[in-house]
Amino acid sequence: MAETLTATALTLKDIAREAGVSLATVDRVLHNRPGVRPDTVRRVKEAIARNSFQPHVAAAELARGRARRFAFVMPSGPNPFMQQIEAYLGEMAAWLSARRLHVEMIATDVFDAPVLASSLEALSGGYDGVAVVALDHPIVRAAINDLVDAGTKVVTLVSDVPSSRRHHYVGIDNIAAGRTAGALVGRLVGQRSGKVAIVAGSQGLRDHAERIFGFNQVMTAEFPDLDVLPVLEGRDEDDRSEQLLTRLLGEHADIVGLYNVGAGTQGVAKALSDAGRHDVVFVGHDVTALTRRLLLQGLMDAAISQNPGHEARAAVRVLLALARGEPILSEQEKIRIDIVMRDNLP
Amino acid sequence: MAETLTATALTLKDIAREAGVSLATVDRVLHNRPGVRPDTVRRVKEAIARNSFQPHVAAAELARGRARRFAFVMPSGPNPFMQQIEAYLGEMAAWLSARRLHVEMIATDVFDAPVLASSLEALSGGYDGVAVVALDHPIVRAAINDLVDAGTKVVTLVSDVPSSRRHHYVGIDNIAAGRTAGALVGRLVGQRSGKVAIVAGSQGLRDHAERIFGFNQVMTAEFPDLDVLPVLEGRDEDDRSEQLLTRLLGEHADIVGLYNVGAGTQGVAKALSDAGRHDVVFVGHDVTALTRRLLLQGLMDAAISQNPGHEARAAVRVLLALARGEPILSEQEKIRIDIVMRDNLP
DNA sequence: CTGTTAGCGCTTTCAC
DNA sequence: GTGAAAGCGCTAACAG
Repeated sequence: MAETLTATALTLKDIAREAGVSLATVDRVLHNRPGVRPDTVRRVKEAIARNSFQPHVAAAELARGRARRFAFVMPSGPNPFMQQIEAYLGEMAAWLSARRLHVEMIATDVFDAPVLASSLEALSGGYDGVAVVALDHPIVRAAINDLVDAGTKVVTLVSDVPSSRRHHYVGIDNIAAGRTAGALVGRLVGQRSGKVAIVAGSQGLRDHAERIFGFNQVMTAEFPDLDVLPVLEGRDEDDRSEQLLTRLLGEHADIVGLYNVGAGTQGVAKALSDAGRHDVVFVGHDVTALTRRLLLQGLMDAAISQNPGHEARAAVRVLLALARGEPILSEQEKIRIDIVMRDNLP
Repeated sequence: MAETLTATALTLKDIAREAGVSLATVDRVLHNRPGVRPDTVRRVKEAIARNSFQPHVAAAELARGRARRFAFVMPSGPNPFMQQIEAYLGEMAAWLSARRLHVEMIATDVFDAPVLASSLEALSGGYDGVAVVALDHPIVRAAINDLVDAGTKVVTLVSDVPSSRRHHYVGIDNIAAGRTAGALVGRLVGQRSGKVAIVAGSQGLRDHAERIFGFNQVMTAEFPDLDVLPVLEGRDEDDRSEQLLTRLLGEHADIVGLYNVGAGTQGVAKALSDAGRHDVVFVGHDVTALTRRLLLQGLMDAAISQNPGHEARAAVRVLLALARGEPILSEQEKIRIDIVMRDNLP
């Protein structure tokens, strides 16, 4: 039993002949270019549909000649997660080069809306596509929309700006991520009852706020025996997170669970360790050199992860598909919420 | 700050000029074709390296003209996991077609070594690449090696034959998957002590045997309070799994955990449910319509999953890269062990 | 509004 | 051993 999943290969020329027009006209219709009589458009479209014709991407790519340029706008400053994304883009160098794709990294202060917005404005016209780790702010939204209007394909990366007209979001559903963290803390705490601490960067960041929301949802609904303490805002800094958590641990002897929403993991781990509270169920985000070590040590119990390699590659593939006018394999580009424990460390 | 990750685009002609040879010779060297003087080879290779030249895949693809044919050899009979793989291949139809790639599904009895081997032999010469869900058996190994010797690219899918000369394995590390299941059962059981049951298809299947091995490793080392019962062999059949498990549950009132290694999930769930043992921590494999429902109901606690969509696409991409002689993005093609709980259901 | 034509950068004969 | 030349199936510029 054998079943073929693809159609036989026709060419533009075949379609042209069948529709009784020239190559160029088929090309125009294929790309919704103006200057074709509606009736002709219809005839050509019918011929295309009738044969379920797919233009050969390789030929199209070759003929257009021009290389494509993409920009990745990423936070400046040391952030292991972002560094991983950059590293994975670097690993793709040969792949990109074989496709005549140029990717540039542009570092900016993504937490400062006006700065980010002007960085985006500066890109206008120069790129076929832009991936941006974006703060959700009106001025940023406007900058994104301007890019889109100028014909640039835009994807938001890791952090979304849903109110903008960006073409795609590459990242996880942060509410679901928070829910997952909540379920893990609750389940791993087991029969014990007590208090649960949350350390976040800032509740002003959309992704952090969403995670906390999801976490609380699950805690309230499913683990009524656990008492969630007010959120500590560590600004993703190690020292500050450590100090705040150390104080909290001192005040509450019955803390049994901890959710670290953002970065500052080093500080959180230190506070826990110095207080000798190895029994606390500790769930955080992202697999980095540090969290990997903490998981192996057993100090950290689980990391919720959004595979940075997948995000980097998905962003490139989506920008490429958008630029080519190809459909996006949405299932492929969807970023999953990975639960990483010691034994399934990637 | 902007940094370019790709080299500037040269062409074969540039290299030819620089090496003082013709286009054709550069092409020969590039593909290790015979009939070039060693010294010329060296000169050309140097020119290529010096410019870190990458041939344009689109041009190569176009020039070769011939479409590529891949075969997927999959188990016959109803297996939801395999059906999902097929479905995802179907979703890629447009993508495949735009690249002039032909994928055929070939159903066979992959559990019968001679049958599988002869199915593979029959493919020889007709395909550029073959993906096969393979039983690890000497006769199958020989068939795979024959294909490889005939110039066909071969990847094993889901279940590996490491002793063969297959070019790549697309699937998870099953020992690690078993370890992950063990850690989950152990951690979710919590403070309780008691017995743990294992239901497998057959210990003769390599993947099942490896998962059980990993599971026991973790149980022994980390959860000494849990007592693992002998493996029930349900042959991946619902009825048989149900009967065996029902009897076991009757015999042991103190079963607190259950690991379902393969299929037969329907039967396992029914046994558990009919016995009213909703408290048993139940961990199984793969996200299907059924396991999804069981997770949402709370009867099942976690599913270890190997994203079938990712496996299908990875197999195609790897075969394509092998056929083109491109390097494989190993990080991208690596299949992760996903832990799926209710809140991070994909 | 529509058609003709010259490439894009490779691969592949076929000569030499 | 090596080179010259004819395409592969599209795109884009130009001509009508």
